[in-house]
Amino acid sequence: MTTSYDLLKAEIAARCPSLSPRLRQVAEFALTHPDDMALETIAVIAERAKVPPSSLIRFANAFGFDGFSAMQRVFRRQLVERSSDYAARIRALRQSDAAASPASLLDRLVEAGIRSLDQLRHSTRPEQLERAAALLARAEVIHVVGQRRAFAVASYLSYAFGQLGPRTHLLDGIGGTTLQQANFIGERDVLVVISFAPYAPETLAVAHRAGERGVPIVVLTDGPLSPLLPLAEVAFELQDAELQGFRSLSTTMCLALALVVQLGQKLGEDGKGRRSSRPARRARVEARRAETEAPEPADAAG
Amino acid sequence: MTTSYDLLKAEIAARCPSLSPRLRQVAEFALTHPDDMALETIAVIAERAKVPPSSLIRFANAFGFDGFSAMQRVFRRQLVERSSDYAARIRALRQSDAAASPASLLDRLVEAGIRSLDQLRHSTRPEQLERAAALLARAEVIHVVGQRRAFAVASYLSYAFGQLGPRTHLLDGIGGTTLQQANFIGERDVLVVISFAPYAPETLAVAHRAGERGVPIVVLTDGPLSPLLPLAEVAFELQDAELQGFRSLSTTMCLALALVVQLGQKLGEDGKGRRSSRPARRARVEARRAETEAPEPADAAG
DNA sequence: AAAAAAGTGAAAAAAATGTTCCATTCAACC
DNA sequence: GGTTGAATGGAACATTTTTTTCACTTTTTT
Repeated sequence: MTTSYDLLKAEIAARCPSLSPRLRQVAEFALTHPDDMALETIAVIAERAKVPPSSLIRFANAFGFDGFSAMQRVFRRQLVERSSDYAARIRALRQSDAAASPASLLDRLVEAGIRSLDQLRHSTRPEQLERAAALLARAEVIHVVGQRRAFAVASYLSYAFGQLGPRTHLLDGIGGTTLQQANFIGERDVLVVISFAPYAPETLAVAHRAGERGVPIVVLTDGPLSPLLPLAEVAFELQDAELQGFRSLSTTMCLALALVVQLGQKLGEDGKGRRSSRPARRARVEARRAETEAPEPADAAG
Repeated sequence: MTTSYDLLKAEIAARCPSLSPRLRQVAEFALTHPDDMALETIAVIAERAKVPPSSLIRFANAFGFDGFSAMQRVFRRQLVERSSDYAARIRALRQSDAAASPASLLDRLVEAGIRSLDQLRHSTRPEQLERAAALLARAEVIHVVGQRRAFAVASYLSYAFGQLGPRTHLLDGIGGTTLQQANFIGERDVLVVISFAPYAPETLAVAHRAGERGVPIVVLTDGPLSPLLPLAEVAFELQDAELQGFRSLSTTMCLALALVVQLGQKLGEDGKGRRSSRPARRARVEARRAETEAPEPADAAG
């Protein structure tokens, strides 16, 4: 019988390809959500992994356990050991000269990233997200523009919006046709602009053209000096971690996800009443919400 | 009502002297065996603490919980969270704002992001970054491929690498020509692959083709099941924060920046002695370093 | 193409766990 | 010393959770 967590994990990974579809689904969930496996009940895990409860028992049996609980013990033990490891390490770290350890590059970046995230949280008000999501939810088409560094954010946003259902258009500037692409922006659309100093001229031009036509603009930019602020219906000011001239985007990505999730919720709410033009995708969003909203009360009670 | 573990712990300690003998016994056990309290059943805890099961329920009620299970949730949550160095920070984050407001969407995302970043730090070793940077520094051309969600990361990396100087090629798949683009990968080049489940087939195909030709591959992917791991010269396993089915990329972006900065340092070192083929860009990079290294301590102090 | 095997999901059955209740004990107070 | 009130332990009860079963579907084999 498999005893330690690491062995089990390795065996799951190894046998995963040869498992039946449902069991593989369980295997993937187990490897990616070990905390859930350790703490939740079969019913909850089954719901989160989107499998019937019986599959979890079958999974445990397939790996030589008497029942699910027996396997869960391995996960639980790991949880305890892991956290005592951390506790021990922190104690050791405190005792040794803290200054001596030459914080690695990644340490510094993580540290900076955390600080940026915290700042994001303080400088962004829920109403802003709410308003932006409301705008986006009403849009006929969502256009997204961003260049250079901001292009990464733009492409993520357009991908994620597309997943949610709304028609989405990424002004990617292929062939230098950004401004021509901007002509497709209708008056009932919304434009999302991402731009940081030094602001790409083409991005600014797109924003101006849209602004003149009265198209609502949601802006992700970097500080009170941004030329985009006056054009914005809703603006988010971001301060990304910087190291040696490069900015990380990790905060911006976090906000981007917040926008996406908020829009998803908005669409879910509004979609309940009337028929969506893309029922399949809407349904998927609502399924997701149902799935994540259920465990929340338990969470809040605790 | 007491919500967080630290508050609960403090209250137990404070009220301990005024409790009845049996309840005090429970209190002492709870403070000294939080792991048992988190994981065991009432029956087991009762036996270990040498009290009858009902005393445990009375204890929970005495501290304002609906039942023992409600209190146990606090212990369980702590078990998961304490394994993070940033546990304290996250807790502070929770308490700072009126606990009354039901943690906003952004709060939750920021918290999840912080936890992911912390995990990134623990699961990534400096040598990995070092090796990846060494590979990239030697590359004649750096090719970057990633699709869907990962495309955002790929475009950021190719942009940032390009800024540093090396010739960089983003396999963007315009016109569905990804595989043809892959043919340009030379044997002295390096391929950076970013892909998460469900792994885009084209990305995998590119990686395989490059692997067959012996091109070194740097992989950013998501866990032990990734089909990219066997192909990788260096692999980074990432666990991005997830909310309602969307992943944030903010951790991935942080690692991406780490790669970029590490490569920048590497190029700076190597470039000092011999004449670079692109003096202009090298100079720019070094200028940036000089410029940003001064204000950094201020940054670290805040 | 039919039969067998394996996989799957819902729901019933079994087990365990948590909770309540009440008789008993202990200690303080009249 | 008896009475009152809180505290206690254990057993009955209710609930949750796990496991098993079985009808059904899909896949593989003959």
